[in-house]
Formats: sequence, structure tokens, C-alpha cells
Amino acid sequence: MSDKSELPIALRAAYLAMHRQSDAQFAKYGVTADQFVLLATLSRGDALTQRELARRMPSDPSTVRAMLVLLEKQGLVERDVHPSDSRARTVALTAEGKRKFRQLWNAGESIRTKMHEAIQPAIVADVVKLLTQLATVLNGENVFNHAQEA
Amino acid sequence: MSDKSELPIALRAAYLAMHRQSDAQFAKYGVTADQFVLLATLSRGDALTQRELARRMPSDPSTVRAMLVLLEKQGLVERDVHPSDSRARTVALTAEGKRKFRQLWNAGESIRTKMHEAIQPAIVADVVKLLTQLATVLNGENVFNHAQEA
DNA sequence: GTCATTTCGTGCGTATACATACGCTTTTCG
DNA sequence: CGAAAAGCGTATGTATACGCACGAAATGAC
Repeated sequence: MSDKSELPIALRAAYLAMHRQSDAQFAKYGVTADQFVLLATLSRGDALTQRELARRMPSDPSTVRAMLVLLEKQGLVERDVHPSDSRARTVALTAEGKRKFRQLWNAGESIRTKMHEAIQPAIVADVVKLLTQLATVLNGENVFNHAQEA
Repeated sequence: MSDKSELPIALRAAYLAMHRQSDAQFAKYGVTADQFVLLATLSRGDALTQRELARRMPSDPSTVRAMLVLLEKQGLVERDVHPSDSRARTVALTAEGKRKFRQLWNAGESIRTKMHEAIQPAIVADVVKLLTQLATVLNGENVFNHAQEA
């Protein structure tokens, strides 16, 4: 209880449960839970570079590349050369990608609803803030001061 | 905000941050974050079948098998035939596995501490309960009644 | 007792997650 | 201007995560 092991365990169990359910739900539409995350990220900021897309997911650039290759084959995303930076490539949803994402969004509603059933509505915002702080602290930047790091 | 997308996003971000930090921390000892989870689970219930081990992690049996093969090569776990069920195999930590786990536990202390810095001590137990409920609901069993499922 | 069902471990295939190294541009700075 | 540094995408390798199918053993139904 005070061995501090419960929080990591519970976080892992919750995430894996969500991921599994999402995969199962989205499988009917031929995409994975993580592909959904990518499509959702794109739908909220079109024409991102692969790097920026990876940063926002958040995920690894080389992972994102592999996902983009698959999604491109499915015709859901499109990659073009960056207008000003010839190193970079911009990524955007295709028309079909946007359509598919709307479908997926609806298909995922039951999962989002389930998750909100587990938490009292009044504290959902607090939980979100808390999880975000958890991520922030773990990623190294102290919440209270952005100062020195060993 | 009320589109219910923030909670899944925050949960994902928090878990991935924890996983990355754990991997980085444990890499010095030649094991991964997930291998640590497996070793920890074994240390709390020795001589489990592979199935039971997978159930407790929680993880997929075929994933666990792959991990066991690697850990066996490292001499951290040992598999024997089950005394009464010749289909099953029991898994247990070796002496070196126990030693290694103690090392890993200490190495992980900074991460557990970091996580607890992000959450007020008074509500840690609530957060754990909440995450556990999240997992329970997602895994299908309603929290309030264990009744009919479509 | 026999046979259908369930359960256990395994093997295979696909998709993520990440580290690392590499080639190529862009930017920076002397 | 020109060399060094940093940034972007790519390719490869390892470890998870999971579904699915298989053979073998245990369990149930009758």
C-alpha cells in the first residue's frame, strides 16, 4: 500500500484495458487503436510534419513513419513535400481519411462513455489534470519549477 | 473539453511516459519495463502457471511466453512441468532472478517517487481506486452490477 | 467409458514502441 | 562564404501486444 507500487500497476492496467477495448472496437473498420490516435491528431492539425505529428501523439518518429506507410496504403493519409523545407514531409488526411475518422469517432463513443461511467463527472477534469501532471513529471520537467536538471 | 477525448489522451500520455522512463531506468540492468512487471508479478506469487502469470500482469499468454523465453536465457526465471497438469508449466524466479529483482526495485524507486510527487499524498489511494475502476469497467464488468452482458 | 468441450502452451503473423545509425538538408556561426 | 551543428526522414533490430490456429492433455456430459 505504501510501497508505491500500486499506482504504476493501476496506471498500466487501465491503459492496457483501454487499448485492448479500442483495438477490438476499431478492428471492424480495419484500423488499430494507435492508428486512430494518429488520425485524430491529424484531424486536429492538418498538414503537420511527421516530426510534429509524432510529438503531438506522443509517439516515436520512426514508429509514426511505419504507421504512415500502412495508412497511406489504405488511402487514409497523404504525404507531400514540405513547401519550404525539403527535408520534411507534410502529412494530411485524405477525404477518405476524414470520412473514416468520423466513423471511428462514433465507433469509439461507447468506450469514452464507459470510461466516464467509471469516474464521477465532477472530478473528470481533475483526473485529466492529474494524469497530465503525471506525464509532465515523468518526462522530466518538474511541475513547480522549470529549473535545473541534473 | 466535453467531447470526452481528453481522458483517453491523458491516460495514454501518462502511461507511455511511465513506460519510457522505466525502460530507460532498467536498461542499465539489461531488462525492460515489461520484464520488470513480469518479475515483480512472479516475486509476489511464485510457481505460477504461464496462464496465471499472464492473467495477473495482465498480459497476453503468447506475449508472456516470448518474454519467458528471453528471461530464461538470462537465467532469471525457471520453467518446470506442472506437478499435476502435464499441459501446464510452472514459472518461478531463480536465485539470480530474485537478486536482480531487488536491484530493479531499488532502481525504480526514483520513478515511483516522481509519480507520487505529481499527486497529493492524501488522494493517491483515490487515484489508484479510480484507475482500477477504469480498468474494470473497460474490461466489461460493470462496477455496479455484475448482471447481463449482450 | 467415450466423446465433445475446454484449457494449456506453442508458433505464426501483424502492428507498436523505441534505440540507433545513416543520408540528406537546413541552420548556425565564425 | 564555408564548415560544423542541428533537424528531418529513413532503415534496421529488439521487445511487446495481441489474434488466431494448432496439438496435447484435462474435464464434462452422457
